[in-house]
Amino acid sequence: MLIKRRFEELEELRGKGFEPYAYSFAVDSNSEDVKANFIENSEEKRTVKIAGRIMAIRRMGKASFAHLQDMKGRVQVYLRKDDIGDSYDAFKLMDIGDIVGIEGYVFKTKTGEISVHVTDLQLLSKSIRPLPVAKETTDEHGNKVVHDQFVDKELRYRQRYVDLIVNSTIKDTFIKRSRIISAMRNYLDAKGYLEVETPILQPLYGGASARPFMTHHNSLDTDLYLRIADELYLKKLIVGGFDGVYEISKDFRNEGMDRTHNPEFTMMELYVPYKDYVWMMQFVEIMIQNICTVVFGKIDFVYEGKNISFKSPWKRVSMVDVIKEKTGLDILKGTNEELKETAKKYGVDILKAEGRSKLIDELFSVTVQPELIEPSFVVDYPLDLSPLAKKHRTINGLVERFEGYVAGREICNAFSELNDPIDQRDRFEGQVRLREEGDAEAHQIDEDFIRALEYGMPPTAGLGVGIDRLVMLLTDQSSIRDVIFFPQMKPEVNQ
RNA sequence: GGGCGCGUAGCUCAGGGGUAGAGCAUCUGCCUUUUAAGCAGAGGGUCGGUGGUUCGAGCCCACCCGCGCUCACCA
Repeated sequence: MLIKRRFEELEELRGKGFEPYAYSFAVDSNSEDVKANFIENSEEKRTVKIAGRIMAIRRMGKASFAHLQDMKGRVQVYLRKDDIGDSYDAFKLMDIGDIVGIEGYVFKTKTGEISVHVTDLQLLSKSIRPLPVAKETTDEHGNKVVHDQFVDKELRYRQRYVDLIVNSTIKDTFIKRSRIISAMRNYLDAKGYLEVETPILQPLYGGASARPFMTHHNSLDTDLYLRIADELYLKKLIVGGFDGVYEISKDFRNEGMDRTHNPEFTMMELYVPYKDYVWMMQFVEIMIQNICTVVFGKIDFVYEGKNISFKSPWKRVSMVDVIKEKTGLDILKGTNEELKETAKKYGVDILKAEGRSKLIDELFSVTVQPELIEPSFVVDYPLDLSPLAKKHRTINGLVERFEGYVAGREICNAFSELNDPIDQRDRFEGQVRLREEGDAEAHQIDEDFIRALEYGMPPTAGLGVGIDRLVMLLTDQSSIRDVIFFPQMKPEVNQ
């Protein structure tokens, strides 16, 4: 088939003395630079060496045009038999997808496209699989129209390398992702917080409510878990005396997958001693604004057609108030019966949401959360949903916790960290009871963490930011799979 | 895990019981400023898989595999 044909071409090229897999090529320019630095009607011809993948070929006998694609985009090149001789015959054996290096001078064609007139052509890598190339045209309004674009989601995710070659716009999202993380890291570093690494393989998992992945260490003959959060280890480092630590890394949760959940996902967790959640709210607001400005040069965005501005101040509402406002129910004073009634009224499945706090959480998700479009902090959560957060300093039954919401989605979660070892043990024991009642996501008791708290942990503010979701928000992507290079898929059975 | 939808050439898609189709890509010939280059010709398919119904199955039925959307769960 097609691949076989390409093998033949490859051997033919080798026969002609063209090594199809070169060792290097001294690039001194790129597609963007060639076009940006072209001087109209210049006496002097500018010579450049560029390398890239052939994405289109238009052959006209003894001369051809082709488009080369590099990291910066595409540029047209012009090849003539008169100029390159034998290389032109070799070029006839080259295909869309081949990677070549060229030397030539920059000129403008009759139709006005800045191009490179090739004086030397080298094959750098022969492609033996046909690329699903789309063609682009411009309609009467000057809009770019792509014909037969490579759109099969399964193929795009499984063969992301192909997706990246042929769908040039997606590359941009991933570049943005990388820059968002860099900007965050730079910001945290500038504040003097130390980036650290803690174990991914853990004998106990903790720091969140989730089911873990399990693995086994052979020489220790021990079951280990892939972490579901970094939290407990990072707080142990705060006990150790660091002035603020953070970690940007993968967490793993063995749960359902959908457009906002991938089994492995990237989280940033930050812990700052001597601060509380009020301080952290301010911090998050400014950090996000900073990232937006550095990466995008703006703080106003559109997500799924909705306008979102990260301008200060973000709305701050307490969970109690916002639920009361929406449903008329005071979750602190209302009886269990009233709560159940209200929940039912708003369509909460009260059989699934067992326990008062879970019911409140569910009621919140259904009634309030979808309406939190502009950046908002929801403050003060029911105590038993948050076994690692400090009790509220004035309101009984709540903890000092906030979540940031944008476009109806949670983007961060933070609390004044619980540093009372006796209270922490009580809370863990509450989780054990939940586990005994069948809650597979309840926390395990981490004795070493309690021991660390017993040595004394300063009052600390902690924060977790879901990086993938932040990237989705800022790049207007509706599926987490479109901000992760290689989203989790079932294994291919055979090729 | 449930519901809905999809799977046909390398890619994008038609075809819904009676000889497997189109455009792009590929191959051959012509063509030294083209740009979805053009002109003339050609090749290319286990129609996701396995069974079944039928004289006959991409097409109808069952099961399986994969993907998407969605619900449940979660960040």
